[in-house]
Parts: sequence; structure tokens; C-alpha cells
Amino acid sequence: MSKIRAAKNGTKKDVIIQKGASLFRKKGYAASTMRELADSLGVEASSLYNHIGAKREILQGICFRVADDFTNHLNMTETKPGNSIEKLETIIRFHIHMMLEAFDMVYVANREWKQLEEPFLGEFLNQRKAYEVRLAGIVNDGICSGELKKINPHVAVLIILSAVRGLEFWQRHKKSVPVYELENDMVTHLLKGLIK
Amino acid sequence: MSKIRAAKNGTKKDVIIQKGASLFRKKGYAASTMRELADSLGVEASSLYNHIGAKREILQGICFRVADDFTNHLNMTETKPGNSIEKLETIIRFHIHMMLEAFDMVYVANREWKQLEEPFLGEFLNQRKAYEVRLAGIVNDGICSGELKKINPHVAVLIILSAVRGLEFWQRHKKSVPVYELENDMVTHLLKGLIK
DNA sequence: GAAAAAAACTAATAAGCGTTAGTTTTGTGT
DNA sequence: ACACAAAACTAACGCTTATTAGTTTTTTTC
Repeated sequence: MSKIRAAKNGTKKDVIIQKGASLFRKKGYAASTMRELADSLGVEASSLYNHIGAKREILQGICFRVADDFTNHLNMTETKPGNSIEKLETIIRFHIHMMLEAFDMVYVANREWKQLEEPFLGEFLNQRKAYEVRLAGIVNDGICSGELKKINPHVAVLIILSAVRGLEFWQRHKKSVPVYELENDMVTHLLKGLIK
Repeated sequence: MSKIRAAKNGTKKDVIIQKGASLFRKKGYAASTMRELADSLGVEASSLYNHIGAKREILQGICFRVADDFTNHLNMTETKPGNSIEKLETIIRFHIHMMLEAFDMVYVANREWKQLEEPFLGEFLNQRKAYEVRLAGIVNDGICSGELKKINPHVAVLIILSAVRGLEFWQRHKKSVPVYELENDMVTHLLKGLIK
């Protein structure tokens, strides 16, 4: 009886990471125990060690899967044609989708990366920093070409990334506001502003 | 020899809470130990219990001190005269100041409130929810009076609160961008938008 | 259907945790 | 100088933690 079911196209380690993300989101990484995680999988804690080497591997799996997804998408966006505004809109919409579709993973990667140990912590921060710098580059292009207001590109990136990260809190209102409205309102507010 | 120095106008419990905020910000609440906290105060762990009843009291002290500060400021802002845009600007600037001046406390309150236990968890969430609703009210007033674009007030509040929360990441750039520029750029971006 | 591999189980370990008890030191007021 | 209170100390407790070892059960393979 294999209690830990491997989903199609996924190893059992993947299932553990997915359930781990769900648990870590609710309780935080440090406050979550291997026994709780095992319980949620219908298994004893020690059985998990047939699939993973240590608790910290679960967090590593979560953080780098998310980081890679964003980096890959940025790679694609940068090569495609389009002006700065179009690129920013594409990126904002991708962040919104990730936040809604891989909520647990993104949430945990955003809030628990501090618990990574070296060298993973450094690697993660490098990747994140590089992402922000490339985004600031797009904003800067837009300023130079006259598309965008002359505000500090790093500040603009900070605001955009923070705003989409704020969708962490959105789960509450999920039913009351349809996704397309949320998405369009966010793009409008972030690019065109709140004032009429 | 009283190792835990009480600052002027502050009890020793206050000093512990302040140092606790600093530690919890760096390592997270659950991953921080009483022995570490004691170390940073030049004291043995057991000595802390002459001033506080339990570890959880430190987190409670942090979270509610921050929550009360924001609630009080909103009370003041709502009674003062001014249109919606002016009120929103005041609130945004207050958030920025709190984030820069009481960084550890605000950071911990934002990220570790989940570790609160009942009834404090419920109380904290109620207070936070009420704050958001009142903010959405101000945005709604602005929409009705024609000052603001017709976007969902909850979405606008989400974006604004998330953006100022994002100053958590700002500490890195603190030197490279002066505070007044940061503040003005944020207000501009959030109210008038990024596009020229 | 037997042999091999995978993955579950039980049981135990060592380390670290928050906290308490009891005692000693330090600071304060007279 | 002495008494009292505040706050430090040492030592230990009971509990939980991640992880390991060894064994048994389940699944896969031929």
C-alpha cells in the first residue's frame, strides 16, 4: 500500500513538497513539524525520509521551484518584442496568475526563504536580486523612451512587486471579486494610477 | 548590576520587546530562542522571566503596539478635514515613516502575527480587518466624489498597503535613495500611476 | 509466484526547547 | 549599616523535535 501517491508526471518527493508548502503556509516553516506533515499524508514521520533527505530540502524545493518559474518567465518576456509598458503588463499578469494558481508555494517562498541555510540562502538572494535588477531595467527603458514617468526605477519595481505579493491577503476576497476584474484593476492602478 | 537597562520612559519589559523584535525580524519568531534573546541582552534566559511571563507575551507586545499605532493614526486622520486624496496621502506617508522608524516592530507584526494564539489572534485580525475596511471607505468616498478612478476599493487598499509593506525590502537601498525621494515617488506612483 | 526493490512501520536517540525552583547577588531607602 | 525588594544566577525538569536503525509490509519485475 503506497500511501504517498505520486501524481501523474510527479515523483513522491513532489507530493511531499506540495503538501509541505500547504502546511508551511498555514503554520510557518519553523513551527511546522515533520509529524504534522506526515499526518497530512497519512503516513508516519519516519517514512518521509525514504523520499527526502531532511526537512530543509522541502523548503529548498519550494523556494527554488518558485524562483526558477519567475526567472524563466522573465527570460521569455525579455526576448519577445514589445515596449516597456507591454512587458510590465505581461509580468504583472504573470505574477497575479502565479499567486492565484500556486498560492502555497509562492507564499512560502516569499515569507520563509530566511530559513534557508547557506549556500542556498545566498543563491536564492542572488537570483531574486538579479530578477529585480532586470525589472528595474525595463522600467528604466520606459523612462528613457518617454513612456513612463521619471520616478526611481527601483522604487517602481518595489511597488509593483509588493503589490502583487499582497495578493497573499487576497484569498479572503477571492469570491467577492472575479479574477479578471482584480487583474485589470491592479494593472490599471499600478500603471495609470488611482487619481482620475 | 542591572544588566537589562530600562531606557528613559520605558520598563525593562519594553527593552525585552524591542530586542525581541530585532531578533524575531532576523530569524523569525518560532526559530528564535529565549536563550538567544537573553544573550543579546547580556543575561541568562531564566532572568527574562522576572520581566515577562512567557515568550508569547513578547510577540503579543509587538503586534498590538503596532496595530494600536496605526489605528490611532487613522482615528486622527479621519476626524481632520481634507478630501480623500489628501487623507490617502497622509496615511501613505505615515506608513512609510513607521516602516522606516519602527522597522523591526512593523516587520514582525506583519509577518509573525500568525503565531499569536487565541484570543489574541482573533483580536489582531479584527483590528486589522477594521483598519482595511475604513481605508476602503476613504477610497470609496473619493470614487463617489469623482476624485478617484472607478476601481474596486478593496483592490486599491490591497495595493497601497502591500506597496508600503514592501518597504521591508527597502533597507538594502536605504543609502542610495533619500527618504524624501522615496516618499514622493511612492505617493506619485500609487496615486498618479507610472505612465506619463 | 518467487525475487528484488520500494516504502511503509516501530522504536529509540540525542539535542534543543520554554519554563520553573531555589539561591545568590545587586540596588534602594532609611 | 541594615533590611527589603528587584533581578540576576545555576540547575534542572518535562516535552518536543528531527532524524536514524532495524524490521516488516507492499509493490514491481520477470
